[in-house]
Amino acid sequence: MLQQTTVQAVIPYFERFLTDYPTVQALASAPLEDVLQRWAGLGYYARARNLHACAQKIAERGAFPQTVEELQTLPGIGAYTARAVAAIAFGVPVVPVDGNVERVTARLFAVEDPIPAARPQLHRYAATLNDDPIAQTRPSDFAQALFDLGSSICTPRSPTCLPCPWRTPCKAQAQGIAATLPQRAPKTARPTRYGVHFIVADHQGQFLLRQRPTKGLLGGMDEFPGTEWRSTSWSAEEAFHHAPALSNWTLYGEVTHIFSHFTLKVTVYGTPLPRNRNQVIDTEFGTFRLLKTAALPGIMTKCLKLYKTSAE
DNA sequence: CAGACGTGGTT
DNA sequence: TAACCAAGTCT
Repeated sequence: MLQQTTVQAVIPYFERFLTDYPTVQALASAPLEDVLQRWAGLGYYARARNLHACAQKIAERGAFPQTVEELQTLPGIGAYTARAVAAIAFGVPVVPVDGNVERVTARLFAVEDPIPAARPQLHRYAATLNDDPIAQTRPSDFAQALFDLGSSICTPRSPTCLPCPWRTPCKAQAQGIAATLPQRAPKTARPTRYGVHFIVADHQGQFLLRQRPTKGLLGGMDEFPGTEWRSTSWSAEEAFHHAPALSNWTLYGEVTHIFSHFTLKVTVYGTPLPRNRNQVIDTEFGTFRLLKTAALPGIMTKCLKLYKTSAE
């Protein structure tokens, strides 16, 4: 859950997961739909699919692998997580390299080449931190201390170098360039895409929803039926060809959502009054379900909020 | 390697 | 506001 995600955002999700899935066997035997529902809103949904598959592998296997090499064969477990689990859970003397450790290392060794090109060098330097006697005798504490140093002292914008335990050996500090490191390669522009979605409720307060394909963007999550998301906007008439029922649409407005690699502008149409199910043209547009049982990604939650707010 | 892959908080 | 950043992984 913590991959590319802040602790604050994760905590409520983590607690619910541990309550609902107290053992790896419990997670392994749960339906993927239930897992995605509990992950809804956290983002990077491949993590949920991978975690579920990971739990099933471990349950089959009977126990957690404890070496970096074996851990890294599990779905969703890469170089970083394999080392973090090995060091923190099993006391293996390895250094997990996350964003924090990359930053600390870039400063400690004054690496001025930009990420990602400098990444191999940073990882080699990070591995040398393992020579520290604490790293050898207390791998878990050492890894955790590195994270905490990065998140509380060696921070991205304005590091507080004065109380830093590595102030003296830090080369970037000596050169007065700590705050400028690590350098990053310029990022590519974020294009805009457009889509139209249709919100339909029936007399029992159920909503017309469909599940997205299991792979790719928002894979396996639920959505209100609508158009594809493309680089050109949709005329109303064109969009209505993708609508789940005939006529009587109310325009609710537009919501903007920023994904990591594109900006999405969604036009929301809805039916202000409950609708008879037989007015829906075809089941390809989804089924009527309670929102409570849905796995709605952030963008669909925004559409729903616009619909509900306008209804008042 | 570059791009896909979400969302929320900070500057 | 736009940009940046967060305990990355996979293709």
